[in-house]
Formats: sequence, structure tokens, C-alpha cells
Amino acid sequence: MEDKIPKFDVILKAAIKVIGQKGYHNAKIKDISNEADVADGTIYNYFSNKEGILVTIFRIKLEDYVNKAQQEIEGIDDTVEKLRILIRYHLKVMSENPDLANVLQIELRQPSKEMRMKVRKHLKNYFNVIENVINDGIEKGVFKKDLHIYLAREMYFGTLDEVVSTWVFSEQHWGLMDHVDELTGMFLKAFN
Amino acid sequence: MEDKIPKFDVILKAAIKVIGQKGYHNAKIKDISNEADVADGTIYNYFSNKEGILVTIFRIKLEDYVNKAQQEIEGIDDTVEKLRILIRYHLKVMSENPDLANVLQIELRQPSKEMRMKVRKHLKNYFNVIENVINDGIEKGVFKKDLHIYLAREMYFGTLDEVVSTWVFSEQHWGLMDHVDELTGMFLKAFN
Amino acid sequence: MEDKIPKFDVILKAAIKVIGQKGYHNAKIKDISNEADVADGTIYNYFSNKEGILVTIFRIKLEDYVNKAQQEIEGIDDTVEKLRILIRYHLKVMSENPDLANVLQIELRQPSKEMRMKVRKHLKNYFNVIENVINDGIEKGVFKKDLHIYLAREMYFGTLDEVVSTWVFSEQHWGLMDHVDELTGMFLKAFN
Amino acid sequence: MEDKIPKFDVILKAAIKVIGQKGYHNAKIKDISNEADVADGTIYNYFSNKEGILVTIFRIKLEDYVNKAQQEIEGIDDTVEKLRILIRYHLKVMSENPDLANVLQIELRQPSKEMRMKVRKHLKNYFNVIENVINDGIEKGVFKKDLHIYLAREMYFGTLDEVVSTWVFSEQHWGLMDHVDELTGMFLKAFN
DNA sequence: CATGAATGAGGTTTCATTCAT
DNA sequence: TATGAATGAAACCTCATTCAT
Repeated sequence: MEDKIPKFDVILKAAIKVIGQKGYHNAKIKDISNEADVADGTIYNYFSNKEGILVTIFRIKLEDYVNKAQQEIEGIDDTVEKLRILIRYHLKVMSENPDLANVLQIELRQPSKEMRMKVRKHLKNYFNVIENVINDGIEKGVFKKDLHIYLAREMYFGTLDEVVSTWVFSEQHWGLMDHVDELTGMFLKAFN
Repeated sequence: MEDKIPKFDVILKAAIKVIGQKGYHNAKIKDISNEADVADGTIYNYFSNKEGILVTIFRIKLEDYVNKAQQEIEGIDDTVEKLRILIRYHLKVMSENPDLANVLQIELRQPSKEMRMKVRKHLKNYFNVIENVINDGIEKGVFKKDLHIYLAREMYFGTLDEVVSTWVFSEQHWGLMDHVDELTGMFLKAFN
Repeated sequence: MEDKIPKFDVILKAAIKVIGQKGYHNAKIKDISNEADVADGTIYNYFSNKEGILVTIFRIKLEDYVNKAQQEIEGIDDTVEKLRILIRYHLKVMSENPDLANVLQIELRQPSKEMRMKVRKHLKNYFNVIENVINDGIEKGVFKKDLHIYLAREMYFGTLDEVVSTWVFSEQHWGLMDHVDELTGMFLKAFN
Repeated sequence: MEDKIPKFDVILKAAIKVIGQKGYHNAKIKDISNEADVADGTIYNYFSNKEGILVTIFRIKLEDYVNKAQQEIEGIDDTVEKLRILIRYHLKVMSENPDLANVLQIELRQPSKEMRMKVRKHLKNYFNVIENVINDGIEKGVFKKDLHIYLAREMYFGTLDEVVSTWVFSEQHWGLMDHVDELTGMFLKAFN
């Protein structure tokens, strides 16, 4: 009666762990196959190649993230509340999946053009969620009329990214979610 | 009677360009030596190994950056002005050296502990400059008393980092320094 | 239904041939892999690195030699006979495996301390066999009471080593085993 | 009024030291130039290339050895005395120049055919000295009539070689020349 | 589907040798 | 002669990927 987890998921999870901890280039296929407890060759039954693993992580995890984030703010009307929820959700996901956080944050910045192209569209959706809230805030008068949306989004994402980054590097002795309200307050003022 | 540029500088410059454009792991020694117009082996007369190149870039460039940034705000008393100058300087340096920006921003996030350790102490000085200004602002009453310094620094650095990152990835069709005042204003409000 | 020879053995044999003929430092990994008819990388599935090949040759071949030599004199009581058998066996093995002889004789003398340490303990067992026979001869009164054991062993091993060495270098136009009796006689007298 | 030692000699001495301690292949030109306190390039004013250094060591040192050894037994009539003198001289030279001993003993056995050819003729002269004494002994009836000259020479050389070898590897805590008489006695009996 | 031994292209690094000064 | 920075061929080794079982 064992509930067998599909190999695909096992490998993906292993890849996130290994790549998150060692980085894409230092993560060997053998490391991932060991972690997943499968043979090297098995990985190639589920992924076209090593890069494919990374791209898949982005696709699945960002899609999932965007869907869940969207759900979180579904039906909420208050812009401030939506912002707070998004911040909380971002930090929650990252603090619960530091390895994933590492993968997304570090590998997101591949300077390889090819790789960036493949990742950009998934990230775009992520940004859309934020930009929609910002837009919403402007329309509702919660944020100032002439707020530069891209700048605001960059501040939002860059700040959270850096907070998580510091947390990940700090060996996580403090709570990532302690500062949700403080951060919400800072953004509110900055955007006004 | 030509003024010869020292090989060390030539190689370092080439390394910044190549690593900035392809990333550390995709940058081959041969790429760097080609760019520098020297033989492969010559690089090893100036750097102990490939990692040594990366570490040296961080050491020299961050040291230089910190020194120059410090000079820029030397003698300035107004916190807001200091903040504006730092922001402008940050964006100016990065927009004039997009490859360096790439190296600093991307490779900064090497998940390898060893590498991070070697880089962290140089970055620490950079953070100190910002934190000093923030502290100064708190003492002078320009920023709110209970401002969380680390959070503020993370917002400052993360935002600029993200702005530059977006700019670098966007193929640089717009001016990185167009938003100095807007950003200064946003930080001011966020920190208050 | 062919009887496949394990790759490990194939590579070891190839390594003995190539190293025996060109010397350790002139033997390239590619030479060995070519001789073994495998890819370069395959070698590293069986040996940790190039030095590991050499050390393994010593370990396996000396172990094997010592065991077989021990068996040869098992049950023999007469010291002179044991001596003759050991001499014959030494020359027989070497004449049948001139490449191995080369490896053992030449690379044995690596001046690198590290390497010598790794090899010495295997050679020690080899020396023990000889020294036991010498000791036995002394006790039985076949050799003189005050025979200096180490000196005797050095004469035994040095002589055979040199005989083999000359033979190997001479392109082997004469029989290495022609002189077993003559040598036995010389040792007998020298040790008396 | 300083007595300048010619660079050639300085380099040769340095080469013997370095090659004797590290072996030919592990001895870098830079090691030798450092030891000799000259620039890398200077070495190439005196030697055609690295191999040339090794060959020169053999040529000069073996020539010198043979000349001196010849002188030592000049005018001596007693075969036994000549043998004793040669043994003593061999061990004396080696114990006073362990690095040279290492070079001669180890590198003598280069499996590279090319190298052996270049060295063989110098070694031939060395062997001649011994073989002459052995021949002399046979003619005088000191050694048995049917003594196999090559075998005797191989025993002589192989034994001394092995004794020196053991001594060099043993870190030289005991005197190499303690056993001159014992060895002389053993050879005498073996050759009779 | 799963395995893992085999592959071999390609990377970093070493170091003997050259040559302009 | 002496120097030592520059050279670049060549070596060892890694590791993503394949494929026969």
C-alpha cells in the first residue's frame, strides 16, 4: 500500500536540494542521482539534459508560486492587505524551502542569454502579480499617481530578494518572517 | 616610448569582460587570454588559478568602489544629499561598467561557501558605507528612530541591485541614471 | 558466451606494458588507454589517478609474487634448494614479464618520498621471504654464524636485480635462466 | 679577489642536488635555477636542454669517477687489495655525495632507449674498471678459472648499488663504509 | 523503465623553452 | 652573458551523456 512518489518528483526534489546547496555548475548529475537514489541514466528518462532540469525547476516552481500567490490574494480588496499577504507568502515559501530559494535567486541571474530567455517568461508572470497589485494601488489612490511601476516592482522584488539572500547566507539563525509588517510599512511609504 | 599598460591590468580587464558576459563557469581561460591577447600561461604569472581571478576582481574593484564612494560623500553633511550621491555613484559606476556589474551581482551569489567567505569581507566594507549613512540619518532625525538598519540596508542594496540587474538584462536601451531622484525620494519615505 | 576479461585486468596489463616500456613519466594516460583499447575516462573508473595505477601494480604484483614464491619453497627443507628455487623463480617471473620487471625495478626507485612509502611495505614482504631463508641457513649451519643478514639480502636482491636489469636492457638475446646454478653457487660461497 | 666558481659548475651542482632529491621528472628547471641562484634562461647558455643536464651529469661524474678509481688502484698489484680499494672508493664517493648517488642510481635506469644510449658508453668505462680487476684476479688465480665475468660484475655492481640504495633510502643513520671488509670478503668467496 | 559502465570532448594548469632587453 | 616574462603544447582528469543489458 505504499504511496510511491513518481520518480519525476523525486528527481526534481533532489535536484533542487543539490543545486540549491552547491549551485548549478558544481552540482553533478551523480550528486542528483545519488540524492534521488536513482541511476544516472534514469534522470535522462525524465529530463532532456542537465539544463533541462534547471529550466524545469523554474517552470514548475514559479508556475506553482504564481498560482498559489494569486489564490492567496483572491477576493481580497484592500491593496495594503494584498501587499502584506504577498510579502508574507514570499518569505514563507522561501523560508520553508531555502534550497529552492537558492536555486531561484542565484540561477535566475545566469548571464547566459540562452538560459535567461528560457526563464524570463516564467519570471514575467511572477512580476505580473506584483505589478497588478501596484497598479491596483495606484488606481485606488493608495499609492501615488505618478509611481514608477517598474521601479516599484524592482524595489519590491529586489528588497525581498536581498532579505532572503542575507537570511540564506546567514545560516538562518533568525526568522525570515519576523519583518513582514515592517517591510509592508516601508513599501507603503516608499510607494506614496 | 609607448605607455604600456601592465599585463595584470589587461588580464583583469579582459576577465571582467568575459566573466561579466558569460559568467564565471562559462568563461574559459582561453576566452580570457584571447580577450587579453596573451597566452594561456601568461594568466598564471599573475593569478594563482581561475578562482583567484574572480576573487581579485572582487577585492580590487570593491576596494576601489568603497574608497571612491567614501570620497564622494566626504565633507557632505546633509544625509539626504549623501544618500542621493551614493545612489548616483552606484548607478554611474554600474552603468559605465556593465560587465563589472554583472560579475559583482551574479558571482556575488556563488553558493559555494568557500567562495562566499572570500568575497564577503570585501562586501562588508561596501555595506558599511551605506549603514553609516543610514545611522547618520537616524541620529539626525532624518530617518525614523526605530528604523531597522539591516532591513534598510537590504532595501537600499537589493533595490539598486535589482534596478541594475534589470538594466543589464534589458540590453541597456534606457538610462540607468534617469531615476536617481525618484529612488532617493522612495528611500527617504521608506526610511521615515 | 565469450569469456570477457575484466576491464580492470585489461587496463592493469596495458599499464604494465606501457609503463614498463616508456617509464612512468613518459607513459601518458592516452598510451595506456590506447593499449587497453578503452577510453581515457574508463581508466578513472578503476583507478583514482595515474599514481594509483603504479601503486596498484606494485601491490598486486608483489603480493602475488610473494604468495607464489612462498608456495614454491613450501615443504622444502634444504636451504640450498630453497635458495635455488627462489632464484629460479625470480628469474623466471622476470624473464616471462620483462615489462613488469621494468616497472618493478625502475619505478621502485622513485625518489619521491611519498611514492616510496606507498611501495615500501609491499617490498618489505618480498624481502622477508629472502631474509627468512637466509636466517634459516644460518640456523642450520649452512651459512656462517656471523653473516650480516641485511648485507646478504642486499647482495641477493641487488645481484638478481642487476642481472635482470642487464638482461632487460640487452634486448634479451640470451636466456635469463641460464645462470641459476652458477648464481646459487656464488651466493652459497659468499654467505659462508 | 673573490674566487668566482664558473656558472657551469654552479648549475651542475645545483642540478645534482635537485635531481638527486626530487628525481629527474619532478625537478623543475626553476628549481635548479633557484638552487643555482641564476635565471632560468641562463641555464640554456650552458646546456642545450633539460635532458642535456642529466646527460652531462653522467658524462662528467662518471668520467671523473673512472679516472679517480683508476688512479686509486694504480700501482697496486694485489687483486684483493684492488677490490677492497674499489669497494671503499665506491662507497666513499656515494656516501659523500648522496644526491649524486641518487641521480646515478635512479636515472641510470631510464627506460627511455634514447637516454640509455647516451649514458651507456660512460657506464661502460665504469664497468671496464671492475671487469679488469676481475680478469686480473682470474689470471692470477685469485678467482676461479671459470668465473663468469659478466655475472661477477653484475654481482659486484648490483650489490654495491643495492647497499647504497638502502642507505640512501634509510635516511643515512648508519655508516655506508662500515661494511667494506665484510663485502670484500663476501665477493672474494663468491668469486672463488 | 532502470541501470551504470563506458565514452571522449573539453577544461585547467604546468613547465620547458625562447627572446627582447 | 644574464635575465625572467611570455609562450603554448600537452598532460591529467572531470563529468554530461549514451546505450547495451
